[in-house]
Amino acid sequence: MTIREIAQMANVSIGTVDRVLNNRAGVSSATKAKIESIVEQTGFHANAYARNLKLGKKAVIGVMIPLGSSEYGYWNLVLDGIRKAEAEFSGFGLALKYGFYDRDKAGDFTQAFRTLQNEGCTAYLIAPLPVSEFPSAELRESGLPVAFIDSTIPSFTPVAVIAQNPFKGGFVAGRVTRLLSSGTGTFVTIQIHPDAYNSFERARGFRTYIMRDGRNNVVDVNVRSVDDIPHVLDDVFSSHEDIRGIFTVNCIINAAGEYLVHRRIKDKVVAVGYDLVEENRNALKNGSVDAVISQRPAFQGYTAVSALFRKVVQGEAVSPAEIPIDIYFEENLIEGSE
Amino acid sequence: MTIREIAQMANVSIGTVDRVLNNRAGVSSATKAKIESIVEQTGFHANAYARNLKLGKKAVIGVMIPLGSSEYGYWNLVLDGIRKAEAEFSGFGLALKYGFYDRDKAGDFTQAFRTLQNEGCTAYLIAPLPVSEFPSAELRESGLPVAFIDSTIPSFTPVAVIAQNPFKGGFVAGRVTRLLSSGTGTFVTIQIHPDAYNSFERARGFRTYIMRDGRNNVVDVNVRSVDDIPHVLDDVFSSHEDIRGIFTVNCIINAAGEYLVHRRIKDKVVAVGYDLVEENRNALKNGSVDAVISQRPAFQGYTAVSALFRKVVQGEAVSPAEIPIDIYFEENLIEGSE
DNA sequence: GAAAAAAGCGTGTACGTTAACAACTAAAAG
DNA sequence: CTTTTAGTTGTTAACGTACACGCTTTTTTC
Repeated sequence: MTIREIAQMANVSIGTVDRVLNNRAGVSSATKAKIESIVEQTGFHANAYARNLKLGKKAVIGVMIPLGSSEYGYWNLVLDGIRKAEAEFSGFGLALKYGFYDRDKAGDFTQAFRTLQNEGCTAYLIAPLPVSEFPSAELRESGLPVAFIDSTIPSFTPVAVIAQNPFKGGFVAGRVTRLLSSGTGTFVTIQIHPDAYNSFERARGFRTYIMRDGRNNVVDVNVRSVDDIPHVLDDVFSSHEDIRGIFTVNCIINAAGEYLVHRRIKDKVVAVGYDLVEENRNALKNGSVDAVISQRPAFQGYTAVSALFRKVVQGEAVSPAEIPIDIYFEENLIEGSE
Repeated sequence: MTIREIAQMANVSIGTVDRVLNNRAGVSSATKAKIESIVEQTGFHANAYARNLKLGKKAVIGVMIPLGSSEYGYWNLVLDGIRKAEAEFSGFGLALKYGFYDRDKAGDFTQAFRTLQNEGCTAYLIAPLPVSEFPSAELRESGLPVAFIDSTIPSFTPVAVIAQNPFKGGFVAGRVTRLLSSGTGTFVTIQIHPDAYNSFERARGFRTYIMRDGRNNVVDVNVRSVDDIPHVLDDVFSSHEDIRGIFTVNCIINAAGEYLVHRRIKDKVVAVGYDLVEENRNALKNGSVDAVISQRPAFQGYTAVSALFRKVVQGEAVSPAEIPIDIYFEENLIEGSE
């Protein structure tokens, strides 16, 4: 089926059919109804190749990703998904420009973003960043579509947010931790970006589950980097005798697991964390970590790019994607999964 | 970048560039090298819209899906994913033809498949069926690409298999069941298509996990339909006093959970099953089922169609997709997830 | 050394759609 | 009744690629 065939059936020219299909003015209501009924009957769908060839729309998506040292592993997984989408849709008019930054260095995001802005982007995909550095007003005025991955910015409405519900994730982590631990006692949360919305919400979800029957206790601690974990945990263990489990709101659980093994208390303390980076995969295999909550980082990256691409090039509406909460034990690890 | 621009840079015509790009003969090695280096440098990728418009390849995928009563819920989820892919790729030359059958009725598959064969399919997507009805030789001779979803046929090599590892799935189910249950004792597996490879392997995985420390026992039972569950379980409970958990290799766990609630022993017996159909979602919410292993049915359907489509229309190689094993408790249910 | 064959390269058309432009009709204005 | 205007509809040139066809130049053959 082509518009030429539709035109023949309706005894009109392809120009008229085109006007009807694209809702352009200048067609009598009788002709319009006739064409519409033929389209309906035949189930005609415009050839998307011809349409896009003619329209020739291009999308240049500026991707802002934190690749600071402590987050390298996780965001590389996201990047895998982004690159997969890039490979799939280049040739269909998609080009990606990248800006990398360290969200622990003040001004780093801003600088990388300025560079990216000279690349002629028609949309942006933005990962977590220091809230104060986000150029809300500027982006709003530009009118360019912006999608967030794994983050939100108060008072800014993006075209899409690709993220997992962090409270639910922490809640599930609490559930799994209690399943794996024996008896009641004290549970520890470890945060590394305590100001970040995700961190805070995950810890809150965990706390909510653990404390809901009133027989357990939760202690929250912060670390500045992975290296802090041993002495921070030394402190916690010396002031609490009944520690049953440790939950880290991001991927550093393997360091905590290693600590437990080293102190020879792994059999008494459950270790649950976030994000199936390589270190955590290994830690699950050797038993120093018991469970990891995952949020399908590559899937998030792929989904985000694919949603923005369709929005910009194909004008499709973007439906919000809530990312499922995956639970990994040693037994359901799959090579290549996250 | 277009082949016209490449041609200008190389001082040749677009015909010559085209010959190089498509590895056709009739180009001197000097010219070929020149063009290839320009393509390399500029990172040129042929416009996929123009290419596909010209080639005009169409794919008609015949989809064989069991919609027998007992499987209705699960395969409708798969169908959701298939329909999503259909919507996305119609317009890009994809058409789907459907054949529905009941795999418990002998000959039903064969009849539905014969009908489908008159629709001019250029590829087939085939779900589990009675092995004896599979026309191996005929499909092999036709040379048409065939993909399996959730199943395999011995001695037939398809272009793609979209499936979860059933042994690992059962193994994880065992892990979760033991986590949720207290003490040692007897665990029950319930199978409904015991001859099916998936059923058998899931039960084997479950058994392997449960029995690996030698302190537990596993009893395997078969049912012909959901309605059999009450009296089959009556039998099992009357002959075993120490039952700690029930595992169904497919979606009927909600019926077992209901039985346990009705007999007022739900607090003593854990119920774990497969596939997050609507009934199981509700059972998780009301506590009659404790955990469900999922295999992302819609994702499988989408992936299968998308892989076959790319194979047929775009000539891409299909990489095997192992489907992750998802674990759902009440706490990580998400509306719309599976 | 002329004829035949092969190699190398350019030209033009088609794929289905969009949108600018042209053309034609009927109603309104003078 | 002519002119203007608005309302419809038809025509056509792109978009970038693939491939059949034709032309020119070089190489082979007897």
